Amino acid sequence: MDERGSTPGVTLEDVARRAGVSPSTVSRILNGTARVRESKRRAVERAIAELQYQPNVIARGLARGHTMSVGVITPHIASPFYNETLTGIEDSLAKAGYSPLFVSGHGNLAKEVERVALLVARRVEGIILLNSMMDDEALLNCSQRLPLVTTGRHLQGPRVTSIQLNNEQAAFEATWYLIELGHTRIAHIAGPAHNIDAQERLAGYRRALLQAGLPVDERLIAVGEFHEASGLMALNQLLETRQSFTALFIANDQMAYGARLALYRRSIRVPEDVSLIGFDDLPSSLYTTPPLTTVRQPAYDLGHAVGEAMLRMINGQPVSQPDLPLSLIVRESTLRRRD
Amino acid sequence: MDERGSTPGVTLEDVARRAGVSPSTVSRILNGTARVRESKRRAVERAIAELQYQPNVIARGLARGHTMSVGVITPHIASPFYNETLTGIEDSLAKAGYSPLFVSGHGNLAKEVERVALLVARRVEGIILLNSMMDDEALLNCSQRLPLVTTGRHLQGPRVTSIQLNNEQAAFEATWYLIELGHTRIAHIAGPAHNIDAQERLAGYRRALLQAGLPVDERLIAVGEFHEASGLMALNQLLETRQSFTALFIANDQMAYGARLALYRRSIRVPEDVSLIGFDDLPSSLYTTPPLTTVRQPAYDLGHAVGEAMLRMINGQPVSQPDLPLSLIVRESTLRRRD
DNA sequence: CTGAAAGCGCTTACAG
DNA sequence: CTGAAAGCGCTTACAG
Repeated sequence: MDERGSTPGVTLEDVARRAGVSPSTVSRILNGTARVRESKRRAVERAIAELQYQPNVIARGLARGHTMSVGVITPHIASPFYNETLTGIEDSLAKAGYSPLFVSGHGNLAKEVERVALLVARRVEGIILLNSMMDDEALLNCSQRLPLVTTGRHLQGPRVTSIQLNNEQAAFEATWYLIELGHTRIAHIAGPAHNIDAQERLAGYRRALLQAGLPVDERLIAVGEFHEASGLMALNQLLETRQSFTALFIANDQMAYGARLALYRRSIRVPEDVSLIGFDDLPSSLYTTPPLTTVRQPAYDLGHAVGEAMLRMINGQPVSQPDLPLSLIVRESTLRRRD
Repeated sequence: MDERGSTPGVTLEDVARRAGVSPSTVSRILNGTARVRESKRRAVERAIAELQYQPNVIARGLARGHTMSVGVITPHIASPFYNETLTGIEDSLAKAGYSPLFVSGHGNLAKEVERVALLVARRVEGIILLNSMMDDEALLNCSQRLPLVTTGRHLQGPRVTSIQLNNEQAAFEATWYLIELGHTRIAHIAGPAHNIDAQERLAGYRRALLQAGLPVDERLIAVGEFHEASGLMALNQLLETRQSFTALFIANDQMAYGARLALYRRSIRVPEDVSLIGFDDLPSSLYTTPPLTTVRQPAYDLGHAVGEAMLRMINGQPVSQPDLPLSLIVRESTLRRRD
């Protein structure tokens, strides 16, 4: 194996000279865009090997008019959830020779707008926005010059498509599972009100209660910000209302961690005293004490679908919604109600 | 605010024509590379605004001979630890107008070598390798054509520098803290033997015991793979040796999570029965039950230093080792020994 | 099948 | 101060 990689500095012209052909011919061989006499092909291939030539993707992009790159804006490059998705995007794009340009929006509108500009300056061929902070109108505007794929919202247009999972149904099933376990007082820690995923999960929670003929008690619903600290605070808040509950459906795992710690602080046992269900199935949820029952998001597959959608848009092909099932992973934070 | 960003398709020539000057002049104004008559400057600036012109970074890169991008290879783009570091890299690079190209090495040599080639094809001006799988020789080879900055190893050369934290000292301090708490039987779960960080942490653990006059019992040292599952297995293994211990220093937080679960399964209480110290201070370590005492790595600052080092190398300036202190964060998984 | 030439969108000596 | 020209490393009609 040769880890030395290729030699920058060697150009297509060097190859042409060495092989005794014109640059055009080398280019054609490289791209398989026309048949070339076998002897020349061999000479060129040898020259390429000897010189360790590797085409300059940048120059090729300029000449061809496309950069073979797509921008990906993440809310927080540091978030544990999105990374799986990023890997999925990277893999699907790679198959078509495209590279993702990952930049972080830092969960901040101004920053995000600035990043879009940066990506445009780099002439990406499309932009993927994971749970963008921009409103629909701004996104629609963006899509006029660049194909867009987004997650976490419902937006369809000629040059924009949203890949969305069925959060509502998954939340319904999670809540329903608690109901089946005999729980009737089920609290919910929701995500931020403006967040679509949060809204859908809340809706699924409500539908399950309704369908089971249970009352929806608004005092049992607290709102967090999708991070641990807010889960902890939301739980404390719930406890302060003095409304009893024996189970909790929490809109994401990070908040569930916070809630779990709040319970630990008050010596409320999980799952004996209260059952817990999260959402996301982060890698560490398998190792919380007790391991967390949660809804698994197909994060990698989502990324893959997003990448595929982008590729199709770039090529002007129609894109359809993929079917990406969410599934309840039952572990040890839930228990049949007993009293 | 205008979220529409700029208009691709508008070229510098369009601006020149509209402003009634030559492209050269527009370029000079854009780059501040020469003084231009005030009236022309104003005309050009107006044209730029009206056309919403944004320079094509790619074309500029081709012309200037540099791409303003540096490649960053991460072991696992999905790892919770590296993301902070990536943000630091991104920020420091951004200040100089550089963009990082993040790619995942997938913790796999062949993949990593492939990624290096991809980055070279994109003509990055340097490559940052976070805990690379390549051996020193391969890295040295790489550095012959591209400046390299690495972490997690000791490597210095004309075009390669390693930014390394003092893991040994931090591990020493963590272990020493346990000793101060009165623990004498302290077990260790080490990282993979080939990993330099792991070696250093093990060395620090050993030095603390030695310095305290405590015996180093090899049966109290288990080896994991830096992920949760291996921490769980390592702890089980430790238990099977039937060597008693009242405290554990674990080479990273993820393994500490696994170990903590193993203890939970056997109803061994933390910290009453055994104290636990991890390494990394992942965001979720503040929310484990109990919150984990651990060594904080300045992950963001490390990334920042790495980015700075790369910039200096690109500019041919000398780079010096930054002073990045690790610190023990005492939380609730450690307790004075009592028996 | 294959070469010479023009062009992608910039920058930068080179001459005024 | 400023324009015309050449060049960065490729690709791709255009003519053989």
